[in-house]
Amino acid sequence: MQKQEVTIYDVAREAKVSMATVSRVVNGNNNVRKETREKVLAVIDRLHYQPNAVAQGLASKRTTTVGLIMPDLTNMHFAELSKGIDDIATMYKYNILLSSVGNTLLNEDQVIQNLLNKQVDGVIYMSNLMGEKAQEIFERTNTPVVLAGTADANQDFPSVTIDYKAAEKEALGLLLKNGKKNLALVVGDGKAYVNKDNRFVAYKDFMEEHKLKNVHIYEDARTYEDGYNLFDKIKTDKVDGIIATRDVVAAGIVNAASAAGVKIPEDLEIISAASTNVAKIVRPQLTTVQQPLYDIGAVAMRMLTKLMNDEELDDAHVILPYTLKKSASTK
Amino acid sequence: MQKQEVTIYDVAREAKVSMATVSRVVNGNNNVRKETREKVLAVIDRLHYQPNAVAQGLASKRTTTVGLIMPDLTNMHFAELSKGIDDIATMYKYNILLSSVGNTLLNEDQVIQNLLNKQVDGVIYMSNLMGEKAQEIFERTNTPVVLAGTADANQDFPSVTIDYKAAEKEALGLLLKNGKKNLALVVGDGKAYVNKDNRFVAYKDFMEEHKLKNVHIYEDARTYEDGYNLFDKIKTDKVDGIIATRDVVAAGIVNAASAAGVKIPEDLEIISAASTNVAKIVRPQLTTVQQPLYDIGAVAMRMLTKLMNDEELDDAHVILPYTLKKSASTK
DNA sequence: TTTTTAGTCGTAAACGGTTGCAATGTGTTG
DNA sequence: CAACACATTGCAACCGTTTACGACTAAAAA
Repeated sequence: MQKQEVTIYDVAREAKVSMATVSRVVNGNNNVRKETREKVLAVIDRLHYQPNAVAQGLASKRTTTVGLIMPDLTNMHFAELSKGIDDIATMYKYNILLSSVGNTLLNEDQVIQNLLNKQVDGVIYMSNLMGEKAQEIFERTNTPVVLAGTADANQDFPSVTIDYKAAEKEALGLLLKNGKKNLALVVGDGKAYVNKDNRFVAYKDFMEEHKLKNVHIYEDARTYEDGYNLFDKIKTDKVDGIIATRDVVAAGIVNAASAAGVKIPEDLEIISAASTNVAKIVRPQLTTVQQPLYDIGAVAMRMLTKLMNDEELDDAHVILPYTLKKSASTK
Repeated sequence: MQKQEVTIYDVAREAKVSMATVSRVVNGNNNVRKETREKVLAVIDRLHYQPNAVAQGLASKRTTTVGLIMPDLTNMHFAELSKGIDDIATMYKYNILLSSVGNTLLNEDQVIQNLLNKQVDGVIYMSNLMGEKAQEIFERTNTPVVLAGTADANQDFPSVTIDYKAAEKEALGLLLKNGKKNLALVVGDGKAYVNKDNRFVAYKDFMEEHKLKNVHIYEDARTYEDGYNLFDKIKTDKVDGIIATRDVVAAGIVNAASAAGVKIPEDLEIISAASTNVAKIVRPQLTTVQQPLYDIGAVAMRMLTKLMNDEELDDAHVILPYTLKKSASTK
């Protein structure tokens, strides 16, 4: 990058005013006489002046940028969340600085530190599981953080979620009501907060409560292929009811079952705990827990704007409603 | 944001050296005696010093940030591209500043200008169609720009694409070879460069060449529902071979056709010009043009790193290979 | 007329770094 | 022992803004 073509100083000189006045005009400060303002604006226009946001950031200590920490861009779940975040961020004139940490969380802390070093005004965190170091960093900084679609065990940070346990139990209840007794849980990352501290708990509670003994939890099912390949084991285990956390995985199971001649929903019922358009593309269509992903993102970002503005939050742990949408993969 | 806790100045004082030396240590400059370096590092560690990237950016005129301009986060096509970009960016220690311009391109130019004001070191542009103002802005700045998965009509900017025309013709050829004569094109944005200057051209060429007269171009089909609803018209028009640019749209058509009792591929063949995992989830599975989306993104980003480093590009217009992957939606 | 007041504007000091250049010291060479 | 090269360090200018503070002016109040 070469030396900036035209600076506030050039504008000041051309307009025969001080930099301070130009700065005021640029920032819409109204302590400027109308004629002066117009004179300055004319020069700005003529010179194609554009303020250097980095210098503004240094001087004002605000970058109008928020950091977004997500595992994977190509996972529709996070993409939908991001869209909600992005729309609200745009509305409030913030830019988004992206950091994908992969599913591994490898050097997550460095990524976060890097983001903070760039002086983001706030952070939205939507990875599944916050590592210890990451948590330390967040606690040390005074940059506000909001969790979207996840939470930390201690509720130390503001968050936006749905009631994962209730959703899980409602879904299991539907399977049970339909006469299925050999119920299984298929998840991606077993250590993720939502799974470990919510779905697993709800599942085990439910099984105990209804005196069902055949517990089946399948972990590390992340992709369509994973789901497809998992079907063999599911069949061997004589599972007849499944909750899968990702709908691509559910789709894989459905297609594998169909290929094997297993009838859905007669012999096997499946509910997806997340819903993207995959759920309506696969045949039979999936019964899903509809999470308001876009809204989760939007609300989280809105909360962050308040925090960045030093406003109080009415409620630091927002829980949005979900719906169980019945379709052809259950009776 | 309050005043930064610990600055380079604090470190310098504690370590009894000048800021310049601390700066050298932080930046890995090796003109520093080993003992001095260690002394400084110890202080950095003790004080939890972290450099302020905004100040660094102002002083060094490099932000190690690249701007990414995309239409829609939730479109898998762009998500895949982004992933390639992100991985390479991470490898070269760049952060990504996101700007989604929506499908409308509404005030695209402001979005771009905003990105440039933030002093990004480079820009990856992957929107479908570059507006006039946007082009002006890119031409005025000396921030390098690379187009990923799109191009401008004049080839003014470096780009990474596939040979869209060839792909289109090969796909049409397959349909024709399979005995289909009433061929249609289903696209999202008819004004997008890839469609307007490539697919439409290739389609019309092909039709003329083979003396096929029933030209059918359906525009504005962007979603699964659009595809599903489009089927009526397709049926009325007696179309028997379709190329759809998005596979969610193709999936919609397939499902609507199946629901209407139309046999695929006997009565209707469909090829998707883009391939995400939707193509293998829908039944029958889609024959697709496999675009190396991840690679397009990765190569584009790699090119950008060269440009940001003032290196020459071997080839400013990279064309990557595609493959036509046959599956059950064609014979 | 004199004093307040409010509205405009400029001065200059930050913000937290980078970097060219000069200064210093140390070892090497003739 | 003088001269020189080189490694190490500090000095200070600079990057392009924001903003506290004070100066100035003109109108309003006394």
